[in-house]
Order: sequence, then C-alpha cells, then structure tokens
Amino acid sequence: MLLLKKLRDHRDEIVALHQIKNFDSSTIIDEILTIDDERRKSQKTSDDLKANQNQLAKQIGDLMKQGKKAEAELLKSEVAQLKEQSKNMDDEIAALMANIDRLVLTMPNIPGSSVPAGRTAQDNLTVYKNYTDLPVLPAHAMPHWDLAAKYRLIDWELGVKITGAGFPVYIGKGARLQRALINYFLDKALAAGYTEIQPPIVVNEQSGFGTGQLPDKEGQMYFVNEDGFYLIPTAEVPITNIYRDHIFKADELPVKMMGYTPCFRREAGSYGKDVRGLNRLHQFDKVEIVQFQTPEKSWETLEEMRHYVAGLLHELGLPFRTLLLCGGDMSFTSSMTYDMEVYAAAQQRWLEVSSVSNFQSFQAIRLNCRLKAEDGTNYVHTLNGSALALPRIVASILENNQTPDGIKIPEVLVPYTGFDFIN
RNA sequence: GGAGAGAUGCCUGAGAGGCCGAAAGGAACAGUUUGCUAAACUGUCGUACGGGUAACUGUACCGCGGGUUCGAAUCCCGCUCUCUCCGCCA
Repeated sequence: MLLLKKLRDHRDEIVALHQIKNFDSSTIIDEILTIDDERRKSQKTSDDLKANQNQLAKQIGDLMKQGKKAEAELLKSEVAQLKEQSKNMDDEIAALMANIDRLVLTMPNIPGSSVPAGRTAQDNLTVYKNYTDLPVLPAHAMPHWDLAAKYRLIDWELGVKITGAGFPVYIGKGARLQRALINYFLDKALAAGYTEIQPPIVVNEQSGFGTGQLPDKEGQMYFVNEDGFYLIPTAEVPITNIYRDHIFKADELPVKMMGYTPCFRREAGSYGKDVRGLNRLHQFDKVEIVQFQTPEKSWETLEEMRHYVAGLLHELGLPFRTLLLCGGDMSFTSSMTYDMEVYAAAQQRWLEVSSVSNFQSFQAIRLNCRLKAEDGTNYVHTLNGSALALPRIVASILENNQTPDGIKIPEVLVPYTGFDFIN
C-alpha cells in the first residue's frame, strides 16, 4: 500500500515509475487526491463542530453546577444541532475514506530505479549465471518424475489417493533427501545470522492482508471456512506478521528471521507440463528468509540476500541463473525482485527456486510496522526470499546428477542425508 | 464443548460520568552529580488525521462496533480475543 502523503508529494515521479510496471496510475492518483482534498475540508468542518460541542458541554456542566437550569437547556438544544451536523459530516468522511482506501489498494508498489522496463518474462535481465555451457544429458536420461518413481523416492499415485494431485508422498531416501535439504538450509541461514522461527502455518485474515496476499490473491490460498483461517502460501506471511502493529527503534534493525514451513497453494488455472512432477505442487516445503530493515539500507540488504541465496545454489552445484525481473513480471507488492532459476537438464527447463524481493514500505504500511526516528515515525522496509523452495531443487538434483547407475547426492548434503548415492 | 473472569500507554497497574490522553511505579532516553561500574537527582517519555510559515493549535483513539448522555476509559448492548476451572485430547 502506498502512502497518501507520498502520492501527493511525488505524484509525477510515481506515475513515471509505475509505467515501468505497465501500470497507468495518473488518473487514479488524481482521483484519490481530489477525494482527499474533499476529505480534508470535511474533516476541518467536522473537527470545528466537535470542538464547539466540547466547549458547550463544559459550559453546560458549569451552568448545571450553578443551578442555572434554563440556560443549560438552551445550550443543550444547540449541542444537539451541532451533533447532528458533525455526524453527517463524519458519515461523509467515512465514505470518502473508504473510497480512497479502495483506490489506493489497487495501486501496485513503485519499482526501484534499476528495475528494467518490460512486459513479460522475456524481458527479465539475466544478471548472473554460474555456468558457461548448460549440461547436456544423454538421450536415455529421464525426467525427475520418472527417476523418482524408478528409485521409489516419490509415490505420485499414493498422493492422489490420500489427498489429490499435487500432494506427492515422499518415501525412504526421497523423504530423507527432503529432510536433509531442510536442515541444510536452516543451518546455513542460522550461520548467516537469521533467527529461526517456527510459525503457525494457518493465519487469520489480517495477516493475509498485511503481507499483501489479501484481498487480491484470495483464490490462491486454501481457506478453512469454519475458523476463517488461510493455509499459508509461504512462511513470509506468518513471519512478517510477527511485527504487525509494531514500532521499531532504529538500533533494533535489521531483524533477520527465517523458518521452514510447508507451503500450500491452490494454483488454480495451472496445467500441462508446468505441473508435471515436482514442477508445481499444492503442498511443498520451503525455508524462507525475512528481514526488516531501515529505509536507507534496504537496497543493500536486497543484494546481500540474493547473494546469500546464490551461495546456496553454488554449494549444491546446480546450474543456475539470477534474473532481475522486469517491471511487468514483478509481483504487485514488490519494488524489486531477483529470481533464481535452476536448470533441470532432462526437461531442459528453467525452474524458479527462489524469489528475493524488496518491498520497501509497501508491506510495512499494510502491516502498520513503523520505525521510530528523530523526526517522527516512519515505515520500515521489509524484504524476503526463498532460501530455498525444495521441490524444484530436488527435481534439478535428480535430473542433473543422474548416472546410468543412480543419482549422486551433492557433497554438502551428504552429512545431512547419510548417503551419497541413490540407486 | 460447558462455566466464570478480564482486555487501559513500551511493561506493571490505578481510574467507577465532567477536573482524564489518562495517577503511580518500572523500563528507555537526555542532563547533573560521583574516581570507574553502579546509585541518586532533574527533565523527556503514545499514535493518527487536520489547521498554521512558525510558535502553536483542533479532533479522534483506554480490545472492536453500536447505544444512552449536554458530556463516556467509566453506564448499556453486540462482537472478538485472552485467562482460569471442568470435559476431551497429542
């Protein structure tokens, strides 16, 4: 959510930056500002009326004490009138504000100055890659879903039986590989200074709103009707909401938190080879890193976080690239996003395994999470990133590390898996 | 699931129709003092939205939403949440 004051003070700048996101905000901002002018006028009127009422109420009190009943009654009727007027005014103000809120909520975050313009994923900028030539597998190489079945790592049909498509059952070394990855990611994040969190994996509506999943992405989350809870699509939601309605002191920042959770996504409308195997699931595991940072340092922190994630992929020895998303491919809430994609050599596809974003104050405003500064209160900046999402990592390991005899486990994981080969 | 109690500022906690944006203590911050640590003393110590170049000033907020009243943190109604006891239970 963007701040009204910012819209007023930097109107043209914001309109220009929104162009990069292919969003035309000029008319919306003007409409908002017009409504807000009206709101301010109405508020002045209402405030004055109320000030008047307050004063009269005091006078009435004094008159009553002095026993001047008649005079008091006279003032009472005057107050009644004022009250009616201010009440009408307040209704008007409420309507105006609701209108403003509704409009403000339709505006996406403002992209950072280095975000490239563009419409689709084609326009994303590859800012880093860790390979010179992509691996080429022999003709008999298998995609991960076949490998997973062959070595009994994942039972797809069983998942369908228990729940439905997109809920695979990991078995034996498949399950142990998952657990190894989780522990490896957690240990690395811990060493990088993040505090480990085990949050609830269902959240209330306010939390969903705070991080920006609600209201727009309502249909993407599983909903527990009876209690009004949402299953989290990412640990970002509960972890970021830890500091909803909180005011930080500057020396408390940055706050670095991380956690492992299962994630649930309805993925309505997905189909085809996008959803084959582990490529896209309804339930998957992820370790997420989250930071709260001062506005001055958030860009620096974004770089730090994406380098951290890249480091993990390096250690796993998977071919990957880092993309700087163009305006059109960025999420509604993000100000700048790096995506990390690993290569799955059998499918010959790139799979997104991490998305690292700086939200600036966009989430913080919704969260009402602020920073106490010398010159008043300000909003903090929030950032987060996957570090990492498991299924596609597993897919990439299986496909890239396959040999005729089995699958080689990346060296860094061996202490966690307890085995170095799957056959 | 049943019964009861409660929700006040960063925390503890008073406040029971006007003198309350709210006592007191603690924490925090600034200053004074003391040889350091510490202590003592003094001061500061909520947020939002308006008006004003500014000094300053208006309004709202005591869980949330209504109501009564000239006037509500205080009375009434509804909701939410928390705690305690009972039941069930990993």
